[in-house]
Amino acid sequence: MVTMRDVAQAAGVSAATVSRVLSGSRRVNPELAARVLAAQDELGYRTNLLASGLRRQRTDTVGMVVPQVGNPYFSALMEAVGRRLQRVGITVLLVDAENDPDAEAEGLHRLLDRSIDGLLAVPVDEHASTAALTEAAERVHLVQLDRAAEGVPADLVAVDHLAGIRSAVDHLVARGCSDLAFVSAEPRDSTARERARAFDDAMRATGATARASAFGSYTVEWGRVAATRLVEGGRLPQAIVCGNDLIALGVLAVLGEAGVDVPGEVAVTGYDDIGFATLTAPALTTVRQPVDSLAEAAVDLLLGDGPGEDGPSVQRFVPKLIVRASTDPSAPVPHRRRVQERP
Amino acid sequence: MVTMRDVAQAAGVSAATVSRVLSGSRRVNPELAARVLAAQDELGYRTNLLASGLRRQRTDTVGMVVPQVGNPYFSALMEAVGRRLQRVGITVLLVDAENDPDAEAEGLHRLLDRSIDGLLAVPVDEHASTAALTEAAERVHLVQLDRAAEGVPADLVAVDHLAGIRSAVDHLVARGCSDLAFVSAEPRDSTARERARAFDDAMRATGATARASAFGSYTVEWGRVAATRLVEGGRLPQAIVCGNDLIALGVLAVLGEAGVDVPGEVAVTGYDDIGFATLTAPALTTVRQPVDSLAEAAVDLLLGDGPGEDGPSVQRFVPKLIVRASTDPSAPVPHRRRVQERP
DNA sequence: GAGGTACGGGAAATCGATTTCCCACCTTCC
DNA sequence: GGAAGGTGGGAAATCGATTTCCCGTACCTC
Repeated sequence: MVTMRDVAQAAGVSAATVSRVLSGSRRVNPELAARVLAAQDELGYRTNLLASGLRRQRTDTVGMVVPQVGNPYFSALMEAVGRRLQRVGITVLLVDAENDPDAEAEGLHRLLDRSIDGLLAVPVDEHASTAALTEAAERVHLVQLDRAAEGVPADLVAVDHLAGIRSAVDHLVARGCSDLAFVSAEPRDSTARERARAFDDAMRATGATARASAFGSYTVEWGRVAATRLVEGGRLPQAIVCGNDLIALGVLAVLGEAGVDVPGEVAVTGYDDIGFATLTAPALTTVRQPVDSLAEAAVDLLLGDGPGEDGPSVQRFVPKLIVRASTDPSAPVPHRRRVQERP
Repeated sequence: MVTMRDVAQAAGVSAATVSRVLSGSRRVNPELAARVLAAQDELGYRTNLLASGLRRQRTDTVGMVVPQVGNPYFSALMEAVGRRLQRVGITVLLVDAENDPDAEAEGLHRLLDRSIDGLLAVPVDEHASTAALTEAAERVHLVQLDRAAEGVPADLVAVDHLAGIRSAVDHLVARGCSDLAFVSAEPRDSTARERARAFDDAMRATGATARASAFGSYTVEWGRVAATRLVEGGRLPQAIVCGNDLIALGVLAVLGEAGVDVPGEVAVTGYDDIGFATLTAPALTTVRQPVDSLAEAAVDLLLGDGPGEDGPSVQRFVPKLIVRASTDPSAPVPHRRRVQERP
C-alpha cells in the first residue's frame, strides 16, 4: 500500500507538508505543492480513510437504516437521500433491517462502530425500535425519516397521513362510494398506526361506513390474502383503501383474476405512488408521498445542529392524491402524452 | 468516547489484556477476563472499527456496486448477498452507480479508500467500466456478478443467457409464434449484448423470423416507447421477447391500454422474474434468474482465494423459464393455491 | 540595528486497537 | 537443585493521516 510517507519521500518533503497540500489546511509553497501533487499522481496515492477518520474524529459518512431495501418506496428514499448527500461529499452506508427490530439493532451497532457522523433511520417498529435508536441518538446525530419510534429524542421528517388518507377517502366518497374497506399493515410502525387512525377519522367525518379493517403487512402477498377474503366473503365493498401500494397491487391482482370490475364494482386506492402504480390495469389511484422533499428536509436536519433546547422537531409534509383509473375510468392514461411526443 | 484504555483501567488490567479477552486471541486468566467483560458491560464499550481496521489491515467489510438500486432485480441480488455475508459476520457497503460509469468509478474509489476486504461488482458498462474495475482488481479481491466488463482480471458469476433466451424463444415457437420482435437494452453491458446475440442465434436455430430489434434501456419507460412504436406501426408481431422484466412491464401496459389481446394477438416474455412479474394482467412469462445461486457462488468466490494461476474463472448458471399467462392462457394463476389454502 | 510579527516547514504527538517483545513465575524433568 | 520449557501479563511499537508545537527565515517598524 502506498502511504503518505511514500509520497512525502518521493516529493522530498515531510508528511506534514503532504497532508497540508492535499487537505488545503494551510498555505504551502506552490513549488513544493506541485512536487507533492506530481508524486501523488505518479504513485497513485489515495488517502486511507480509516487512518484519516481515526485522527480527525470525522468520517464524512452517514448511516441510513431502512426497513426493507426491496420495497420500492424505500429504494426511492435511498436514492433521493444518496443523491443529495453525494453532492456535499458525504458517503452513505446503507443497512437493511429486513423488517426485523433485532436485525435493525444489530445494523445500527455496526454503523455506530464505524464512527459515522450522522444517522438517518426509518424505524421498523414504533416500540421495539426505541431502545436501539435511543442509544444511537446518544452517540450520533440522528434524524428519523418517514416513521418515528416512540420516545426517541431525535428530529422527525414525515408525512401528514391524516391528510393523505383523508384525501383518498374524500375522493372515493365524492365518487359515490359509501361502503369502504381498509386493508393495511398491523399498526406496529407509526405510519401504519397513523393511517389506520386517519381512516377511522375519515369515516366519522364523511359518514361513510367501514368494513372491519384488515391488518397484515405492507406486502403484495398480504394484499392478495386480504382481497381473496373479501372476494370469497361475498358482498364486496364499494372501495378498498390500501395502506400502501404493494398491498394495493396484490388487491388489484386478485380482483382482476376474480373478474371483478375495477373501478365499476370496486374502486381501489394505494399509498406511496411507487413507479409500478402506473403499470397495473387499471392504473392505481394513490397518495403520492413527496420523497424528494422528505429526503431534502432530512438531509438538511442531519447536516444542521440537531435538536435544540426545546426538544426534537417534527416536520410533516402533505402528500398529494394522484387520481388514476382504479377509481376513475375517465382518468388520463399514464404517460400517454409523453409517448406520443416522440417521433 | 469510551476506549479500550478506559475498560482496562476499570478492570485493573492492561489494554493488551482487554484486547485479548475481547478477541480471544490468547488465553487469559478467567478471573481477569470476567472483570474485563464486566467493565465492558458497565461502560458500554464497543470497539472502534476504524482503529481496529487500521491496525489489523482487515475490516471484515466488502463493497458491492450495482448499476441501479431501484431495479428490483438488483435489490434482490443485494438482499441475497447481504444475507449470506451477514451470516459470516461481514458487513456490506453498498454503492449505487446510477447507471453511470463515472458515478460507478467514483463509488469504487470511495469503497477502496475504506480498506474493504473484497468487492462485488455488477459493472454498468462492458467497456466504460473496465478501467476503474481493473484498477480496483489490483487493490482488492474482486468478483464480477451478473455482468462482466471486458478484460477485467476477475472471476465472474453470471447467467447463461444463450440458454435463457433460447428457452423463451423455443417456448414461443412451440406455441405457434413465428414472427418475433426483440425489445431490449442497448448492448452496452454484457447481459444486453449476450441476450441480443442469443436472440439472433435462436432465430436462426428455430427458423422464426425476427422484426428489427429495438434497443433502448432496461426500463419500464423504454418498454412503453418501444411498444407504442409497434402498436402505431400497424402490423404487430406474434410475440415480443423483452430483454428484462421492466421492459416487459412497460410493453404489457401499453398493449393493455391499446386493447391488444395478450397472449391472443401478441405473446410477451420478460427476463429476471422480479416480484412484480406475477402482478400484471396477464401475468408475465419470464426467464427466472437464479438470484440465490448467483449470490452464493459470488460470495464463495469472494471469500476464497481469488483467480488462480490459470486466470479468472467464469461460472454460468442456467436460468429457468417460468410460463405464465402472457404466453399461455392456460397457465395456472399465480399464488392461487397458496391463497386458497388459507382459511 | 534591535525587536516584533508573519510565514511556512518539519519533528513528534496523537487518534484507538492490536501485536510484538520481554519478563516473571511456575512446571517438569533429569 | 538446576536447567529447560511453558504460561500469561504488561510496556511499547505499530497501523497511516493529521495537527500541535517549535524553529528558522523574511519582512517590518521605529
